[in-house]
Amino acid sequence: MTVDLELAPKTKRPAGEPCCEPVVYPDVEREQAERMATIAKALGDPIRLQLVDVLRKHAGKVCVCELVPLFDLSQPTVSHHLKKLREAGIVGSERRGLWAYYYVIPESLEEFSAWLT
Amino acid sequence: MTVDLELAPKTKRPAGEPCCEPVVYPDVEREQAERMATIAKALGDPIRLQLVDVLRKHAGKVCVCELVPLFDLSQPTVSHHLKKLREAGIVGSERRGLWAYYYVIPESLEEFSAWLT
DNA sequence: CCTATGTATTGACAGACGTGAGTTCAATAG
DNA sequence: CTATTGAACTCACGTCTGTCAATACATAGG
Repeated sequence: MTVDLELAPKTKRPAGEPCCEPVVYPDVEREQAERMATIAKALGDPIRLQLVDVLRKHAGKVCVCELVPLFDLSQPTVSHHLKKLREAGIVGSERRGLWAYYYVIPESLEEFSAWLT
Repeated sequence: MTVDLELAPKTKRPAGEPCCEPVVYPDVEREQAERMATIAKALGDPIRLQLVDVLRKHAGKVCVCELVPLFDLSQPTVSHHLKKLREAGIVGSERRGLWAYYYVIPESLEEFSAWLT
């Protein structure tokens, strides 16, 4: 048995009182947090949030050519935002002839929505 | 009455059929979309989402010194994330002596949560 | 006063983001 | 085949983001 090291800091808590209740944190959260943050990040742009809003209001599928004029943006930029939403799993797309139709995948928002409530 | 201009594009819709129902979009959405996108953007990082999660689970206020060890990040980085959450209006802070305590402002999430549901 | 401790800020950096101009790709009409 | 049209991709740009090291700030104890 050795003596206690004298070099150890004398007082980490000035008055000996803890600053607050200890917070323990189950590691299980990590993966879920990353999934939900992906959703939140995709919704973290006003244009994309409005795109999702329009798509949700029209339960059916909406053509890109109808989406572009709603925003004061170039068609490539709107396409870019739609791609982001697709990569986040929030929307899906379908091609019919020349036109591409987008729609919201409702289940993609469920987990995040439930956590937020 | 004049004759129709010959220079006008002959067919905008190849088969004369519209690509989809017209989508009209009330301008009222803009401001709300920006507010909600601000919230979503702040939640669009796994660390910040976990911070909010921890703060919400502990209904009371939590000291920064308890938050830092939960994440494999430097103290300044955690402080930076907390600042982002504060700027988005999601959390508030209070100083007691040396320590700073953070807490979630529940109302801040209401509008976004309601829209998402 | 001086020292120690908890928190916030600054500076720097690589990487990601939002945007438009220009281009390419895919599919239809002729 | 060619021409046209809707959508996606590429490149470039300035801006913003997440991170840490170092520093500054604020409060408490001696």
